[in-house]
Amino acid sequence: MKRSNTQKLKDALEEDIINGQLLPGAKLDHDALAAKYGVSRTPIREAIQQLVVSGLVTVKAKKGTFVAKVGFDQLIEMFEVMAELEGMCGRLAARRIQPAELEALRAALHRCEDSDVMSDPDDYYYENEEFHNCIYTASHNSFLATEARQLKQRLKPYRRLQLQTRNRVSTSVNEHRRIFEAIEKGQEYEAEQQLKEHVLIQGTRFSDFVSQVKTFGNSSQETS
Amino acid sequence: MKRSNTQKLKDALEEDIINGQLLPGAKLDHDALAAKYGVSRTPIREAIQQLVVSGLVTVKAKKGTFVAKVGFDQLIEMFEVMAELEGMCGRLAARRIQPAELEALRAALHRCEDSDVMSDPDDYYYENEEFHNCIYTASHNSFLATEARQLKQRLKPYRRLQLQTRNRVSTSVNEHRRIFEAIEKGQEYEAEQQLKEHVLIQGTRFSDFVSQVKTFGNSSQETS
DNA sequence: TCAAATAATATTGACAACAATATACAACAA
DNA sequence: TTGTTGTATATTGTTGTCAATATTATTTGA
Repeated sequence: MKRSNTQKLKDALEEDIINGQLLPGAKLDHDALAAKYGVSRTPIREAIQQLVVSGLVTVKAKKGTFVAKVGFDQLIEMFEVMAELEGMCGRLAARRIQPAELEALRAALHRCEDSDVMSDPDDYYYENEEFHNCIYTASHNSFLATEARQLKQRLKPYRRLQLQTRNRVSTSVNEHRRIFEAIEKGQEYEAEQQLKEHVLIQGTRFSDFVSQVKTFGNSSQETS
Repeated sequence: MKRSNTQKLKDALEEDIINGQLLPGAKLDHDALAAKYGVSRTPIREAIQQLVVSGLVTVKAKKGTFVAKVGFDQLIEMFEVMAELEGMCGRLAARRIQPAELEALRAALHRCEDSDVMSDPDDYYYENEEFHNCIYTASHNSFLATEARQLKQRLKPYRRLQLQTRNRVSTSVNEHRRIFEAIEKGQEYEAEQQLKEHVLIQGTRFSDFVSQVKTFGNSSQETS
């Protein structure tokens, strides 16, 4: 399958935004990008338009297009919704999970625990994602899974700001353990609540951090 | 504020899809649309690309672009998520609603009741939307409200298939009354559950209907 | 010095034309 | 009939160019 320049551009920019290569507020200059990637303005333009629809990029009319910088309040709102979606995944997973899926989830949990022992936050970050992905799958609602993943991506540029202390990781693993047990036992309500809290704690810790960094909401960053 | 052709096209197509002028599966021919709206292919192309991102349109490579025809299973999944989002709105509204908002909700409820008396389904449809919009606002989570509205739009092309019996309308109003009371009394859990059910009942009735119409999933419709 | 008017510039939108690719169709052969 | 090959066609992607509009910079006049 051959993908168009527009699609490749879109993916590349999305990556850069999610991974923090392009910080919120950074300007996306059409001509500069066209030069960088060796294409004309059209595919750039189209890629950016699509990113606008999905919410990762915003345009200020006649001022330029910028990596979306979501305000503090909206960030809280987004975490609130994220928690709800994750909770729903947990509830459905507790009801619908299949034996093989349960084993996959157990394995993912163990990998989280291992990376905890080694105190490698980056590794944990990946395993953590896998754990949650297992729950998405087990919810047997692929539309929900897609929506959840999409929202998580939109939040990622800001989760980099979270402080990943050793303590937080071990706490997180404990939460995972409780979530797993609830799903294993088919306790829908418990699984939902645990997952909601799990996400909201992240959100709270995050917002505590952000509210300390006063410069955040106002700083205007340019392209590196 | 001046809107571009691309934006106008996008809105126009969106409207046509949501209101059933363009049925799921209908082909969107670039050249035909360009001729119809008297513009070149570029704005058409860009408008369509954006609709693809938001899920209303799909492209089959080298076969053409079509109004998205979501399968029966995915439709169920979407209703499941819709119910969750509406339930969340209700829960938050019960906690956060302001006096003025409560009065607006009460007024919307009364308008639903009135349109029930007159047995005018079309009118009820509109007032029903207003009622739910009031709840969205009262949730004080504008991100959630946007997501809910967006998903509702994606479902709209299929809700046309629902049978709007007089009976259903009066039942619906009763549900609205219970929802309103729960929100008024600040009963978060009750409001959430009532709203979830309210949506799921629609979804169930709908799926009952769809599963009878065998031809639905397979029929390939062309542009009118 | 300040403010209004004007010029220069950047952003954005749109078009026509060209190019590449995959599909559908038809002619042909087995 | 069935299958294969080649040709025509439709779809899709990309480019260079032009045009419209708003912002920024500069000049001008008081």
